[in-house]
Amino acid sequence: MQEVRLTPTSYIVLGLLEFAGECTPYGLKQMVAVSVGNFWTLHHAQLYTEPERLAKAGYVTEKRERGGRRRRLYEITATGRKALDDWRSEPTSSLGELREPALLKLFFGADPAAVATAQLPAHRAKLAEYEAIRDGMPENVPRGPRIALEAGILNERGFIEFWEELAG
Amino acid sequence: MQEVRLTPTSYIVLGLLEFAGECTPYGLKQMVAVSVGNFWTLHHAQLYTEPERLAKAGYVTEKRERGGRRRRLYEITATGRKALDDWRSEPTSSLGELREPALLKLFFGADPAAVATAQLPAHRAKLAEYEAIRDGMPENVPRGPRIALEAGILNERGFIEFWEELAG
DNA sequence: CCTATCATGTAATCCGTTACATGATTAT
DNA sequence: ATAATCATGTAACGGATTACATGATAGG
Repeated sequence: MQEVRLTPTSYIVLGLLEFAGECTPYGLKQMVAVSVGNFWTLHHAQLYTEPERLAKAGYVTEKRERGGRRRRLYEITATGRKALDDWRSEPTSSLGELREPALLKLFFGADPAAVATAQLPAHRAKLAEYEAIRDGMPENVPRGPRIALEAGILNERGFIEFWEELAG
Repeated sequence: MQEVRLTPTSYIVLGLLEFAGECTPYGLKQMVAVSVGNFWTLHHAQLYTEPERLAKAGYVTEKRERGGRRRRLYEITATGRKALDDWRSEPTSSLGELREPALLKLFFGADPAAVATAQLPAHRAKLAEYEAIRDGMPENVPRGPRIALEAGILNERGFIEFWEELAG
């Protein structure tokens, strides 16, 4: 049983496994794509390596299918649930970073109107995507994802306003 | 002369060297701290390794002081300027990601009011910091940093509104 | 039947982070 | 003097990204 550091990636995997029960890396990939991936993307390779890492430290168990593709199946353990709970119930005061590539260019002298013109359609598309997800969301989706989606929507609106100002 | 991939970190170093002329890694660190570091942080070690990487590919030159600490001095080359210009004049439509640790917790079921309560002071402090920078900004600061700062301020205001809603 | 795309996985690379270290300056 | 902090740098590690690869399924 090795020690591993738990990163945001770890908690995403744990959170999804808690929600889904037993799951393959590919299944995780599918889930990420339609959920948390909207504001925190992962590469599919991480969904193969991360569960393996977590298994080494006892946060998840690994089984393999008999016959066929012998796909790996992961499931969260009590230890994993505990870690997830601890993380979840420790409210963080740490802030993310803006880290917008477009802002970086602006910062170093790019033409604001040109950047704005390129950014606007992208942000509008993203906003439309979020709104579509929200409007098609089944009743049983829990509050967390709903709120996160709402944050995404507000964020996109903010950026759209900001770039509109600069587009001239 | 090796090939290296140019990352955002690379452009930050190039951009700062363009602005500052000859500079040591420590000097870069100082500049980052009061400028771009407000929305895109770097670890100080990167400011030692990144210029070295860039030197290998001819984007910057490296000299060493005679005597004393023999500190390294970097300077952007014509190749470096070209790369920076190309990057700057290619308006990107790619979007950053929210990647807020607090949102991630919310997504996976943390208590919204508790998270909001922890996030609010942090965002308010950050906003105050930004506003102080803006109000103390000398006249000669170029437009790019000004706009980026403005984006940061709007962003913080957005988050404050969002978390206030949830704090109850 | 052939081809394109989806499903599934491994391996190598590389950048970013963390840890370690030491000389210089300032404060007590 | 001594401690503390600033200035300056190197090295190791590990997670994220990229590249590579192959079997299954569906469409034409």
